[in-house]
Amino acid sequence: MKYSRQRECILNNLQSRRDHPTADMVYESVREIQPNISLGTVYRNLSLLADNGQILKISTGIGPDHFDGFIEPHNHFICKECGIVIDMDFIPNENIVKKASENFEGIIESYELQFFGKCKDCLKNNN
Amino acid sequence: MKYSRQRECILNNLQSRRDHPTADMVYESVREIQPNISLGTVYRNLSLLADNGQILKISTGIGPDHFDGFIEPHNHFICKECGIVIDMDFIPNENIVKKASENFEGIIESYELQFFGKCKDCLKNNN
DNA sequence: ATTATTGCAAAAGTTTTGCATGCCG
DNA sequence: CGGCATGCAAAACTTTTGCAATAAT
Repeated sequence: MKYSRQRECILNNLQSRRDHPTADMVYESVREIQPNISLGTVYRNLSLLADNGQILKISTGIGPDHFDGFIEPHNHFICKECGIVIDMDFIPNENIVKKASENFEGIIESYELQFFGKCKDCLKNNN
Repeated sequence: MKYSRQRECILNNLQSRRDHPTADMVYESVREIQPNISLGTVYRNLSLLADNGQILKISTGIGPDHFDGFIEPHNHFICKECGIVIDMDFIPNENIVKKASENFEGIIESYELQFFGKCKDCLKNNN
């Protein structure tokens, strides 16, 4: 893979923040440094970086995909009301991939654990 | 919620199969019984049924959402190559929701555990 | 009679893609 | 120079929505 200024900038952006931006949010952010970058390029590079394992793609089922530059093992909470993605520090004790692989014909490379419910802010706003 | 012939037919369809069809696949299937049903109605009812907890909505990150009429606790494998969704009988021993809730401000209502990798068929085709 | 639900079609929203141009090695 | 990456814009795809008509209670 050939170096590109744009890709580096996108990766830097994701690694320097701890929220979980959508492609469009990354685009708006990176545009402050590379004003001519296009949304298509952002999508292309987010795909490449996710395929490489340098970032995570998070499909929440609520609106567009989110992305995460923090790739140490962790899980996510997704608010069903506002769609925000929040890091969870809880990690299962069991070796989940190993156990799940036991009766499975195919190769399990990774897993994702997502929690759903209502976030602190939405709970507050409902009262 | 008022009864509707269309909604009943959609739910019946999902409960009588053990694959994980997309909205469009449900539409094609239900159309054999209700030829005049529209895709919009299928989407509307899949949403309603998922909000009710009568079916599951599965967002895989590969193409459109899938739906599942089998709602007993279980998890899913998703093939990164072909996107197929496969039931996994493995279920974690721990009370995951309880443990994850311990240090979390907000309400966790459910969780979803997804495995990613390559399915049997795609492994075969790669050789 | 009242209100939820439908079919249809258009719109919205997200993501991908074709192509000429530019940049990296 | 050769080929991957880009910017732009159009297209593809999935999902939602407005509205008049229909069906359920």
